[in-house]
Amino acid sequence: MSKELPEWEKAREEFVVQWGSLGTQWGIPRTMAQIHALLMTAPEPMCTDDVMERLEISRGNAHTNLKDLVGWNLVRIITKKGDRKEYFEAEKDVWKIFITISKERKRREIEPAIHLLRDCAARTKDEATGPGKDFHQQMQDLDEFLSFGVKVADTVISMKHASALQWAMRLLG
Amino acid sequence: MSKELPEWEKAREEFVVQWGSLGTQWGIPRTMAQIHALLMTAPEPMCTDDVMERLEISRGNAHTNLKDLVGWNLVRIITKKGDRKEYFEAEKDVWKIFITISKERKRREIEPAIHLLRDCAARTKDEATGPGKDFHQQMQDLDEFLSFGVKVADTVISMKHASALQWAMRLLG
DNA sequence: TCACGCTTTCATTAAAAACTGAAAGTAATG
DNA sequence: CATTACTTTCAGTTTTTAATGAAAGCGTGA
Repeated sequence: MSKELPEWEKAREEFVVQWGSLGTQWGIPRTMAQIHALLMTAPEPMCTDDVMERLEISRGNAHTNLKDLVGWNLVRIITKKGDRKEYFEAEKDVWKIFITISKERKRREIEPAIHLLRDCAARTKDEATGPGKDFHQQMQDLDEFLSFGVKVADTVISMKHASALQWAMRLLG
Repeated sequence: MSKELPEWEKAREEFVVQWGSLGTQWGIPRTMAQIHALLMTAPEPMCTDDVMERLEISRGNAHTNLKDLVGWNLVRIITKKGDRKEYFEAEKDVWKIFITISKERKRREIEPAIHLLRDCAARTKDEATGPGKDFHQQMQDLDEFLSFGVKVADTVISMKHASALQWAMRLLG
């Protein structure tokens, strides 16, 4: 067996494993979620071999998922002088993580949907009656809702944490 | 080949197929997303055989996904008197769909995460210095953020569409 | 009670996604 | 320019997830 870990490292272990399972429920590859959890709780940037060893995964897997996380802007590459290795460091600020994920999801998931809805609405804009008109209306309703959501998201995304908080408190209060 | 469809039905076909692919990106089974798209644009409630035929899928598949959608409260079962079949009807009101999905995601995805974070924070509450303390702090930050998000979501969920709109307009204005 | 019409389950198969490991690529260094 | 220290790719494999279709279940009414 491996050597005894300090108490916080045991909790971290648990966090990494469980965050991985939560990830899959959420449509995120297990390994990617685990690496993210690992890096979010890393005192220092980690290199590919650190991650491989810690999670007991292959080089290819570690590499691909690290780069995907970089692609999501959730992780950045750090280089140390006199060292050819790349080190990886996760964004730890919760508000920044939120902003980043919101932006990416908007781009990857919402915008293509809006595209589709507009296309379907355009193709049926001359439908004047009955089911054809209802279909057109449904496409438009969905489009309007998502587009409005994007506007709200853009506003929130451009806010500093403090002002967003203040604004949200007003909503709750 | 099948008979000629009216123009709006062709657009609907496109919508169903594409919504299915979008669904997979989102972590939702293709068939489930397709059925949802089909029902959201159905002039009348549909029975299992209607869905099977339209999407060319097996009975088991149609059945399971219809029931899953019912489980998500996105679809309800309609019975007609003098007819033993179950018919399925999707919620079409965009705001209601949004509320429903928010509630379910909160329950299935956010709350388990909060649980995990609290557990990990509790296990390290005595860490006074260094990495252990940082870990504890990170767990708490994540917890606080998600918990706050839940509070905001609960507030929005309890709003009527009109008041939510009004409130959002104030944010944007 | 049995036959019918529909719903549900589930063992099997198919498809998709994730992971491995080894080989190829790249660039800094002596 | 050759070695070294890494990074990147990818064909093949494993694992996971989704779909099939046939059989079992269930309730109604003849």
